[in-house]
Amino acid sequence: MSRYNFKEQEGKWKQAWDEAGIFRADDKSPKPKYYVLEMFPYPSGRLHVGHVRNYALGDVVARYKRAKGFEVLHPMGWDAFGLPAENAAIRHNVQPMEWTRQNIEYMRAELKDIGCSYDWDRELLSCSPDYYRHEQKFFLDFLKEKLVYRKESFVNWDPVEGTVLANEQVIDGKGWRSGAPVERKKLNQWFLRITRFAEELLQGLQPLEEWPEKVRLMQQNWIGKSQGARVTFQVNELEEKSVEIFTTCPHTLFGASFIGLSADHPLVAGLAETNPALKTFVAECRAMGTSTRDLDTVEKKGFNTGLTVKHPFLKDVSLPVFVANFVIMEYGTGAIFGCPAHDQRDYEFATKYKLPILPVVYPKDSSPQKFDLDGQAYTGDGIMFNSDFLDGLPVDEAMTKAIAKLEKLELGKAEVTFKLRDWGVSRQRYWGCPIPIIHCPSCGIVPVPEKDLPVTLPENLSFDKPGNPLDHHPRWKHVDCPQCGEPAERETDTLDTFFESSWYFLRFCSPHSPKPLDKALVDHWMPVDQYIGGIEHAILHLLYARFFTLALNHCGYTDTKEPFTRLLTQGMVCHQTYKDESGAWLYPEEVLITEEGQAIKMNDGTPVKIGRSEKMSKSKQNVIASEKMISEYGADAVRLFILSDSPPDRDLEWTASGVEGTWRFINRLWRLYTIHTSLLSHFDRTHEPKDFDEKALDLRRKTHKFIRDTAHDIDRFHFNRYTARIREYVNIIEDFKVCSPEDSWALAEALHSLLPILVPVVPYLCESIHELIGHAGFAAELEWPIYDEKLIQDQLITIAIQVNGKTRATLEVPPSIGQEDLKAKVLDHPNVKQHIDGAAIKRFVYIPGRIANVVC
RNA sequence: GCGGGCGUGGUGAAAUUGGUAGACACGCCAGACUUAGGAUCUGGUGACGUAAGUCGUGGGGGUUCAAGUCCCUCCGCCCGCACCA
Repeated sequence: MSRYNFKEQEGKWKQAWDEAGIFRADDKSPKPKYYVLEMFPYPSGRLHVGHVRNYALGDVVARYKRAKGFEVLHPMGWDAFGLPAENAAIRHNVQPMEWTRQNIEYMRAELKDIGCSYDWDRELLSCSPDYYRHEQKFFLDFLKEKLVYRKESFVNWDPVEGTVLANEQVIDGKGWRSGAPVERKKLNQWFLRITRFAEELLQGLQPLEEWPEKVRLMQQNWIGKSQGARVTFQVNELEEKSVEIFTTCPHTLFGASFIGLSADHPLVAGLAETNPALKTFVAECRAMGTSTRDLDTVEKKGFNTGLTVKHPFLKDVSLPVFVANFVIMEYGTGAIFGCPAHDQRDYEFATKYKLPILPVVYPKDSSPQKFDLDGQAYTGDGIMFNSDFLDGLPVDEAMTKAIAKLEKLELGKAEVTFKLRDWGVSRQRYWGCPIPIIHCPSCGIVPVPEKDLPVTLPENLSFDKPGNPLDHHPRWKHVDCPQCGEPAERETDTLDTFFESSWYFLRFCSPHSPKPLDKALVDHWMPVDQYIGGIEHAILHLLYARFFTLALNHCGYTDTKEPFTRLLTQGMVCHQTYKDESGAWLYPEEVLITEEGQAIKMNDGTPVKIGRSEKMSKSKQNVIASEKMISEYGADAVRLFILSDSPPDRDLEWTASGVEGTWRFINRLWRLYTIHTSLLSHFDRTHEPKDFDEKALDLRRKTHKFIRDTAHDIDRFHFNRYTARIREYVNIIEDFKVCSPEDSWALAEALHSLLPILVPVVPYLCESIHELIGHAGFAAELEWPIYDEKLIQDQLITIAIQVNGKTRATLEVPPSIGQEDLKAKVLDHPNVKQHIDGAAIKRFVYIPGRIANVVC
């Protein structure tokens, strides 16, 4: 028997699909639409099996929905702006555009090899002016709507290179190339007012029932709505000055022992001018970098400014004002009041600086006399004490009453605050979308007139100087002011690359429109019915994309408010890591496993240390290039393995032996259809025989259940069960012996039904089989079979019989059996009798169709 | 630090969502056919036990007729944290 020649077959069908254009989405199709989208890739160079996983998952859905009668939109593009291209430019002296283009050429070919059913006519490239001109238009629209504004904010500054660093370029507080300690530097930057939609973004999560619960939770926590109060504290030493704080615990004001200001608080700047020690402390706070992780893990420190403030409720009490390194300017008002007894950070701070710790809430099951903090803050619910007019009240009532009092005194009011911060979009880099703004010495900030869009990036720059090449370019930034005509300068910052990925799913609906979005088409295809991508995007990308959709809705571009109806977040692909004797990472192909299970280096035989399996990453060299796998086993085998081994939302462990197993299965399938070629080419589904024997009927029941259950599995993303079911069913077909014409018909029905169900996983093989059995057209266009309800009904079902919760027997019974009949049968069963051992029966539980339990 | 998640045989996992734990594979063991294949076919394979049986879903506790699934607690691992995408 000849083996399946995947190389020849896959090449052939790939080309045939392309030429026939069968995966093009028709805007005018009468069929119901279905939009399935995988997160578009960054063109990093080569496709690895992690990519393949993402795209194979999407392709199963796309092909399945096509078979189910939907007009499927399944597009692909390139998220092409970003730091790696700029790094490549610096390191290898290539232009970012050129580097990106080459990578895309290569990866597009690899994507086509996988056999994904994309509509390539809609391919888009985010670094092309044809794409980014539209987001420049959006930027100007947002500016008009006051969704864009400018403010000062901090960046990571490398003082040696004179460059702004991304967080990932800061390692242990030092610049990745220079090794110099990173400073926080204030720059004027552009922000998107995402906070205007904070409430809508939060409420919008509610109906997204087809998103993973954990993603909704993460987004909800990120938006971080909290109810509390804004409180004003009068400063004793400075006339007219006060400090405004935000708190979620206004009821604990009687336990206040200090005020904490952010180092970036406006009040602090003034004080630092005349206080060198404070100035040093502020500088120390700013040396921490901009990441919240650093802020949270740093040792809590403060600086006593010497100022004090009046307690709003207690005339004789004053509180000291500290600058505290754990208070950030971006949240609330940049100032807090410290209540050490009921906040752990404040507790640590108060202990360190010997400040009073007065508890004001005791747990319900304790009492003011008995309650003891016991070395840590108490953050639970409870009853107020030590709190004057709040004494004896539960926390929630105390909160309302405290706020009412503050309002009466005109020292505060109820307030809702979000943790969500506005989105800083300025990047001091070359390889991003230019911000369409001109800075004029006399007119100030002037938007680029729409007729002058796009503002394109200059090409052929030099990357030998650190910093933003747009800044050093001899001509690019020098333009005349569109308002007064005098010499002016372009904005040299570019947009955050999250900008491109925030609306590409909308552009796919009308990729060739001269307008940014063709509203009719966008409203036709949107929302995305199924979105698929990595869990690492759970917060930022998805939140920005949701925000952008709301913002564009606000500007009249679309009626859509929530872009993604259903979301699947896939786990990572992992692989073992290898190190040689010197501790250097090795690629898997450099390692040989001997028969004794020893790992040695391929070229010199020295021992290799096998590390644990980790997420595939270039730095650890444990990446498996998809190209190698596909050329060795074929795309179908790789797809089948990737889908079989783990459920999509879990991490996947890549093993070579697994792919070999799926390759063997591909051959088994091919052989199965080769044997029955003539049976299938003469099969007529409409000429159903009248009578089947029990064996054939059994096969038919299994066939129809198979049709139903595989669809159910795909609907629920249980792709590993879907493939397991295929193998189980193929085992059944292979064991089936044909003894009559009716048997033949049942077998043909089985094989015939199986083929369209195989298409989503192994699309190439299916085309080959489809051709083999002499059918016209493409297997990719076959419809999902329809199952017969009558054949799904079981004649007998198996009931597990337990005695005291332990399974002791099973019984075959008709589904309709009543409890009393079943009970009689159960009690008559020898195993059951033995385990009851004459004891009195206390209870008999029967869950129809599932289980019976005798309790004695 | 904060937020989210995961933990089941030698391995990847399944379990109708509270109802027969280990489907389907990988690997391994035994055999058949071959003896050119990265094969193919048959049987076995959670642990302990000759067996009846007992134990078993990271550890401990709880709810229930019934717990991998729900609750509490501890341990381990992973992801995100706003300039990586």
